[in-house]
Amino acid sequence: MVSLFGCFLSPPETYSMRLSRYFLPILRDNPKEAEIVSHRLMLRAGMVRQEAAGIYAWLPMGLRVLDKINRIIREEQNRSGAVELLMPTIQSADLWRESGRYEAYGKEMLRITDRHDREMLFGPTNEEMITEIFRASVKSYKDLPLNLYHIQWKFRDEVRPRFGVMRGREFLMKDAYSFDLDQAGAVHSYNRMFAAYLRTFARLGLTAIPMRADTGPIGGDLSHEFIILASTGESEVFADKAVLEQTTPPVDIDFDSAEALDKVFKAWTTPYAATSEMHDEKAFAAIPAERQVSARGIEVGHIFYFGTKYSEPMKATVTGPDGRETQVHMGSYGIGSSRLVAALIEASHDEAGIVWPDSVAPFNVSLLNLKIGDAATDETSATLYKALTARGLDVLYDDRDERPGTKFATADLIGSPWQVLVGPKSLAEGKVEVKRRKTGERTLCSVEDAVLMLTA
RNA sequence: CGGGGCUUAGCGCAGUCUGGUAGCGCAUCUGCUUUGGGAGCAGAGGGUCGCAAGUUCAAAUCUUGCAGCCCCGACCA
Repeated sequence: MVSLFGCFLSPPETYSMRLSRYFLPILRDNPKEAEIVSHRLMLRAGMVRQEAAGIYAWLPMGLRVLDKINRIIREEQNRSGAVELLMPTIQSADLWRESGRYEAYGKEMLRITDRHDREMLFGPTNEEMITEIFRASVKSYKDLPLNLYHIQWKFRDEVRPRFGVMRGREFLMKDAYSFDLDQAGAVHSYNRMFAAYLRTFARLGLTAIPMRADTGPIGGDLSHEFIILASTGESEVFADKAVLEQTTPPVDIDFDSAEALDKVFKAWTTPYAATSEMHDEKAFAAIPAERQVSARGIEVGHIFYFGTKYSEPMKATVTGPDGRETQVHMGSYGIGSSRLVAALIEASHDEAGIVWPDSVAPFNVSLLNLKIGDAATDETSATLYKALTARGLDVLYDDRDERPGTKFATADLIGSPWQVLVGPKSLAEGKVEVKRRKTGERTLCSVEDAVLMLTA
């Protein structure tokens, strides 16, 4: 019975590591190709390695962050009622001919031929494929609304990839697709994602501003970009400070209540907010000067309602309550999860390195044994490593035979939210030191208090 | 897609103009001394100089071609 229970109730998952056994190729100097701070820090902290222009290998430290971001995205997508699946990266050209986008998409699409000379492509997005999956199985209005999403690698053959994973050619994206019987239903679905996105970015420790956006080549009627503020951002943004003061939808918001979601949508979209393409000088000038925010931002999410743009040419219909075939109304919703890794660093770093928010830090705690081989520091470090790990924290134990200065520099660079310093000096008084990365604040305390402090 | 630049050891660079046995710092390895903010000394290993062709007794260096990468501008999760 014990082993049977073990199958269902595994202990809290933690991924603590000893640094001496980990793969963390840190660079001391800045690689010359890296211009912006997130790119520099990602390379220096051993998170990624470039393999070709705009194409990166994710090393263990980078992958951890990517996974933690995806976990939060999943939780919020699921909470809102979306259902996860996984579509392939390679698609058939025929599918794209149905929507007319095979010719329209241009050189951004990576086109491939297989051994039988069949035309294939590496998917830059999945509207066609999800529409094909939908129409094959969903026949009745009773199965609506439906929102399907996946987190999958995309490829867009950008003319000029740059800024590391911020603007890569290969990138990881969460894309969701909603299906509704009519426009009213589709707007409800749109607002579900709108609220889910606000919650997602807030949990990532980011302030994201939804901005009315141009619907662009995807086409359609209603679209918002979610932009986080960062001085290195590619987009110029103008906003009423009021939008920064809105509250995030609570965890128990009723996603089935169109009214509740509409309230959220109105609250967040009533204050002025626009990127330069949609900017209205007059409307912005009408805002009291002290409330005008003019800044730069990074686009981390984009949502669209586009009606029957794909369901019409691709014949995605359901039988409605009146017995008639009706084209479904669709929307698509993207979050660039690999871009978010860089965006988070842009939004949170200092001279010494990255400052991760608690929710996505690759490790919660960097545990520094300042004198390897010293019986007291070795034993205390081992005790802390076990105790913190047992309480569900991801601990990176720096057990390398290095000098203290090296360990401090490493810990600051990789940006764990907490550092625990175990050295002979403080240990002589029975104390260890707990340092908060973000503030630099240090507390000298007992081992027991350190554990309490970190698990509070 | 226009304009500019780069390619020499894991990272950062010198050497190229004026051809003559490939060097520096950091990193790595060994030993000793060190140990609370990227240590010191001594020693060691590591490079088909982006690729190809040419000129030459001799090419990292000169010539030609190709490739990869980066930056600045117009487009995008």
